[in-house]
Amino acid sequence: MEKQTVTIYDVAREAAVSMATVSRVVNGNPNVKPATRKKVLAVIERLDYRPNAVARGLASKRSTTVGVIIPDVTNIYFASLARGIDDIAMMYKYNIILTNSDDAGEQEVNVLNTLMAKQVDGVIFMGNHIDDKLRAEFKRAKAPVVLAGTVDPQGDTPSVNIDYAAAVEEAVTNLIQRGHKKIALALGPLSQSINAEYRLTGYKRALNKAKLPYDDKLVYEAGYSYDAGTKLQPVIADSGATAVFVGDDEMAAGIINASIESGVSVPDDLEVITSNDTIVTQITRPAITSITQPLYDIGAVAMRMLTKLMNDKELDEKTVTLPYGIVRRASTKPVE
Amino acid sequence: MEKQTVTIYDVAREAAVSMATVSRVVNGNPNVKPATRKKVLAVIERLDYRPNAVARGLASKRSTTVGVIIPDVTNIYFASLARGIDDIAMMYKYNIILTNSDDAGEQEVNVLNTLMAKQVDGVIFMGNHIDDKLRAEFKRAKAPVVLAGTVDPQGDTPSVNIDYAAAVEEAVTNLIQRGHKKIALALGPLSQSINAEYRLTGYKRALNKAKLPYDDKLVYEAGYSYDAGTKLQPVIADSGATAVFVGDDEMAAGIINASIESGVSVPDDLEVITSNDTIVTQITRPAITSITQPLYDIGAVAMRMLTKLMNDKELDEKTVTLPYGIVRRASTKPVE
DNA sequence: TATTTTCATGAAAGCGATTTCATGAGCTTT
DNA sequence: AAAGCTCATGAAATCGCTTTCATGAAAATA
Repeated sequence: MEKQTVTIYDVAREAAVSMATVSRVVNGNPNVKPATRKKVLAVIERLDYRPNAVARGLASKRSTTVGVIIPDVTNIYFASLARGIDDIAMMYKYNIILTNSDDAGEQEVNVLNTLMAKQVDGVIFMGNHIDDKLRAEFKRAKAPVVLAGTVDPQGDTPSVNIDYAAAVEEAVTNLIQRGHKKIALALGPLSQSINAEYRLTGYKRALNKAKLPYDDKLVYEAGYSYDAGTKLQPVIADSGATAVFVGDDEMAAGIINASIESGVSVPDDLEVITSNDTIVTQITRPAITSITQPLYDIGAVAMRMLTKLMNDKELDEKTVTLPYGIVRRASTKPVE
Repeated sequence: MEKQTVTIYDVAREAAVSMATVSRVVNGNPNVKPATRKKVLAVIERLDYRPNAVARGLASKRSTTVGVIIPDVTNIYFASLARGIDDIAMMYKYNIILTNSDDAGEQEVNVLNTLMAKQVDGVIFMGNHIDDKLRAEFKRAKAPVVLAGTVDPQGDTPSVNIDYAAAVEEAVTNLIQRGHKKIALALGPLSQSINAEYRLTGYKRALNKAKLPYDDKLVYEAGYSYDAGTKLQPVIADSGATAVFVGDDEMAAGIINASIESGVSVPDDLEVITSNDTIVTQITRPAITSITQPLYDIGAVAMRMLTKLMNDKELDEKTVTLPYGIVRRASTKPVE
């Protein structure tokens, strides 16, 4: 009862040509007489022949599939990148093998290895941190890897990002200009370089420029979630900070809602700026001022770069930095 | 400069056994003498051999890959299902080829076909509507298909869902019990059976039971987005409705924010209940009363069913209906 | 017209595994 | 000790395609 599959051999026989010719027709090779092409196409149509991509992959050593490693699909930030990746991949006829890594190093290595076993032609990696082990795997991989929305201070893996440090610096400077002296910084784990080496750096640079003292008691490490935000809020309130820069939109939403519920007015008592400009920033009241990032494009550009690498072309630039912006919403006061 | 790959043949030679034996070792076939197994494993380790999944797929006719068709990864509702799918898939050593369909029929058919060409062992389909063409493709596919969070009133494709009609009926009854006479219904496109045949049915049943008249002017068709909600709000306000059931959380958030900004109090002037209990329902103020669904589990159960089908096992039940609930938040008044 | 090129095509060798079948060695069983 | 089994193993076919190379025919050149 197994459904019969039509192979290239069947087509060749019916069309009275060789398999090679059928293969040429299927792959759009120009070296086929138009009459022959027509004949073959007719048979393909009649038999409803569909080339087997696995066999093709084995023979050609190209799977037209790329692996995408994502911390968690349900995270809007990364999902938005993934959408950009998939659209461009589809445009270039690639499929996406998507796997969640939960940002866990060991899992990331595993996943990368199974992707390589599946003979993906390339990999796009998203994550908050890259450790030595992972970096070594990237090197060892025989398929090219591109980082999307993901920094690696050490490695030389091609990547697409915004200038996180500069963005945070600008946002914090923005707060300083409105007179804030005690500005809290609410981040994800400091073990991740995106936090420890980029956001924190931008924060320090802004303070420095304004000759404000850096106080590590104002730097908070929490999770990337709404609940983490609500739990963190009282701590921030106690610190005496009058403004906070937050590394994740859901966390920022948690901070805002908890503030208001505990009688802390936003933006009057606490100004809030967040990082990712996801839909969450528009839903809260007050809506949240945010760094804006071209999320979709980060993914799209990363995939474009990957297609070049997969075709052994040179990259114009290995590290692409896309522009960011800052959009003011009601969680900060207008500039004076 | 192409990196050398180690094949099963290399391992066989180095270990002085046949390829068949190596294959047995790799696949955990018990018919191998322990000493031989050890010897082979040592060589595998030494050469860092990784089986080529493509070759394996061709020979065994199983790719250990399943296709997942999703309207849009950036939609939290579907992304949550996808997360459940991926976790279970990983547990069973399957990989996921994920593709966005934008809910577009033609695209869905295309995607399904390329998935079949890639020899996926099964497919999980998510979408808001299934038309005849798609249904026909499901039949034609030689790999099993399971629907997740997706209804097909006609087909007999295995599926995992909640009882949408009953859930809506309960939610609306809930509103009726608090005295509402004019209850609006804000849905996505009525061309989709989830709306036209399930949610609408539940709504009508509730009215019917309470002997309230059905007025199709109170049924609104919009998009699944925050902006669609803000645009719809004035229309709902004009209708004189004192409560609304909404088919999408972001839309509900838009309605709530727009209401409040235009001086309509929620829940005093307008009570709101929504459908998916995503994080959005907790972020708005007031937070939104919602139908609760085991999103992750819908995906997980669908994937579990698919693994059974892929191993030619019988399904206990073809249509799985998971329990739903209703969680009251501040967008509705307490029951009297 | 003779010679060289170009073009369209087919034969056949892989690609790297799995899997069937045959075989012989070592054990049981009578 | 003969016959029958079980178990571990290898040889070789196979999966469905791509790709190289050879070949003859047609077109271009001399």
